[in-house]
Amino acid sequence: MSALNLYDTATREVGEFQPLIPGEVSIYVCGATVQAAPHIGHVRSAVNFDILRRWLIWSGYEVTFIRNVTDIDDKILQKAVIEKMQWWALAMKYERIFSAAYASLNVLPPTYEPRATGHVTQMIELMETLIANGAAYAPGNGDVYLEVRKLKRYLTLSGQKLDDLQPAGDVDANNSKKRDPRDFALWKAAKIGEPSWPTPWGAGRPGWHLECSAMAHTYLGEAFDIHAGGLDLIFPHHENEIAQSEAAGHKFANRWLHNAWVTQSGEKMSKSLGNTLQVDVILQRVRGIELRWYLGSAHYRSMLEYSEAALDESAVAFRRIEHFLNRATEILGTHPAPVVNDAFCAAMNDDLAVPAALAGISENLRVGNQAITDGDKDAIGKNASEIRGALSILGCDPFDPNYTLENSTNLSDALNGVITLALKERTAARERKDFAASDAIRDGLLELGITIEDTAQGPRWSMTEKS
RNA sequence: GGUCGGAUGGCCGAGAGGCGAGGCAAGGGACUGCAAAUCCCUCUACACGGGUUCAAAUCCCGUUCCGACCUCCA
Repeated sequence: MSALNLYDTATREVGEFQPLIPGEVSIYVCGATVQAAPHIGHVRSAVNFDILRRWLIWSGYEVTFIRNVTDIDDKILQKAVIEKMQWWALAMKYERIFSAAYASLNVLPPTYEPRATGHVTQMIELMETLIANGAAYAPGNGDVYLEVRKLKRYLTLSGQKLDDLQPAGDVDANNSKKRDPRDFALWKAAKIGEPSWPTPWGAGRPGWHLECSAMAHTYLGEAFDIHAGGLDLIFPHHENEIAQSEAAGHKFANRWLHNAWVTQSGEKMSKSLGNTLQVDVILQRVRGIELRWYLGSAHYRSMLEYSEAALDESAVAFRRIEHFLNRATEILGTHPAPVVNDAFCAAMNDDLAVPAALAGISENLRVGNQAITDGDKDAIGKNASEIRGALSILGCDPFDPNYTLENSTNLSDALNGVITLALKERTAARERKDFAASDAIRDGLLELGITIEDTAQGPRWSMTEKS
């Protein structure tokens, strides 16, 4: 088997993945700031790194997967005012919606999902270390800043130069206690009415970046294998995480992975552009497994241009695969056992080249369908197994119990259709006064526990307990 | 201004010096009571202008257009 090669944002090259500890992989993914419901861009990130995780697990690694929840920040406080809720109630509300979205897309739950507010102690410890090192300073106003000009290296991930950065817009140069306008806040002094935690430098709340360094350190140690997140996190978030952690003497992440956007008309989804597509809205159009198939089908570093047509086409393609697996199961009398073939393996090991892997699935599908025509059970089993193996790595195995509930929803849709069909026949029979036939339909349905009522708007059916 | 990415056939979407990934759509055919499903065949592309090379979608230089980040972001 070939070795896994992954892109590293830090080097901008694809290189062989070597875990720090043989057989084990530690991953930290920057999760959501829970201030609004997720759009499909958010869950694309989760799906992409879930595929990475499943691939590593299949490859035999013991994977520790940490994905944080940022449950305190400026926007959460703002939204709490707008929604007239406690900030912590608002954060919990949206955290649950995120969790539900992840679950509907069959994203494996993280090994641990730390919240920022639960790690203030670790953040204070980190700040104490940084101040003792001379890397950070507390100017006395309750803020704590990292002094970026003192860093041995900074902005290595994004490849920028400190002096080339545009000055921060939010800094009031006259009132700022920053030694340099580009210094960033590790900790923010509490304003009146805002939540705060006591620290040696005054009451306040975490700056955005500090939490991830503290939590990554807490759960993964001073050095870990992979740090992942969206492209927009490269700067400032990940740069600042590196700055803090390295200034504290940690090695931090060995490799950086960043996923690209879901775009509309070439532009990144964002609430300010009004072009966001919330997950629950999309899930009224396609099933979770189909949305996952769509989001996972593009390479994780490529922009995915959203359109309803593309989503629909993708869903149709997935149903075709699913249909083959169902027919194969009928013929074989059992679910095909998942098998990962060499082509899929080679594609995934090449920086998770899912699109290349899909070409292999297409081939399996074509050959598998031909095998059904030919009645060649061995070939049916082989191709069905290889397809199922690929789908299970992609998190789109239709026989995965995590999709069972959803499948039963589809069953009820199908049931509804069948009954509607029967009711049309019954109506037709009644119109030609063939009551023997119409009553036979009604009695037959009743025997199955389905009660028919004739109303002014037409027949209505409901399920009753079978006696 | 700085940094980074992109432009591939009607559409989606890979590839990164040499055998035209793959899918969808379209057209033709096989099968079929009709339809569906399935299979087979066909068509076709690398934004533009130079250059390097035996060979360029791929490397180099330049140009155009699109997008991302520059302290809120997946």
